[in-house]
Amino acid sequence: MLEQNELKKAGLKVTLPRVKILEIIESNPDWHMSAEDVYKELLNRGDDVGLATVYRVLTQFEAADILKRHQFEGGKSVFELISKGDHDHLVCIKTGLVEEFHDPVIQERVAAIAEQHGFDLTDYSLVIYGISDQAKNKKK
Amino acid sequence: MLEQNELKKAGLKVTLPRVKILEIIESNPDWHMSAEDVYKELLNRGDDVGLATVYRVLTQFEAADILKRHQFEGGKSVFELISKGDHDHLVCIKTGLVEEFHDPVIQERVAAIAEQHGFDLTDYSLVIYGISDQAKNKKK
DNA sequence: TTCAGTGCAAACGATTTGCACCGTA
DNA sequence: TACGGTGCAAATCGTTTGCACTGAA
Repeated sequence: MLEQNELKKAGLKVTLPRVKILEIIESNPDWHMSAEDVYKELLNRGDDVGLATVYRVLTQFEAADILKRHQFEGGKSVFELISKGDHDHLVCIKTGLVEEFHDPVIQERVAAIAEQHGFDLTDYSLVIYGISDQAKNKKK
Repeated sequence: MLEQNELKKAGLKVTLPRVKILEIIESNPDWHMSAEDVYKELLNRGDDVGLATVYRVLTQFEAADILKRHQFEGGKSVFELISKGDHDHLVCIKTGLVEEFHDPVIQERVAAIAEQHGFDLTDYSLVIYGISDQAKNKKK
């Protein structure tokens, strides 16, 4: 139900693939999923959706401001719900673990720097790379 | 001459392709070059180096801490000399213009956030996207 | 009914790799 | 001379696209 409203609001026809993909992403709010991840999840659920459609739908959702695309390192794009709100990311280079944080001081500095350089701020990307506690404990 | 020392210091045999590629990058300190850019520059100079070698050499330079790789948006990697020192980037989404800045406040916050989350800070990436003055003036 | 949406396979662009030859140390 | 380095072409990987078919409004 909820998905249908979101889709209509975005001017997207309510189709099975779109509803299913949105369901999957909304049911994994802590997981930054790639197109491949979503595709596999669909297969797991027995839903028959082509990989090309997953890519198309994710791109449409990004354009509709339902999802935000991130690159991190490693070539592949990952997506997360915009409704989760503003935040940046910490990525563990050993485990791939992704954590989120929100820092007003940084946001303020970013806005100030953009202005100083004569840029109309559109967006910014901040990713902190490091080795998480978990990864360190495993090593011992 | 200088290039030869840099290469030896990095444990890399001093070969023609490596010297030439390093020369090109050092002679364009304000240009964030892609593998393709370097390759074309080599062709312009009449040097016959394969694109595969450019990729291999750039990757080796990255591993040797001579270059830093950035992704920005658009899929392709660009490289710049590490010897230029610490800085982050502003990228104009209209023109592709790249400017650099250095902000101690942000660096301090990044370190603090990593620590709070139990991450050993390895690196971070901050890119501010916006529309530069130049792009705005063109539009008028 | 109609046209946007979809599945499939082929096309793509950036990057990597296998292999035989070449040039530094 | 020996072995790492190189050029070329083929292979990969994530992603996009052409086309005929399908299903939501």
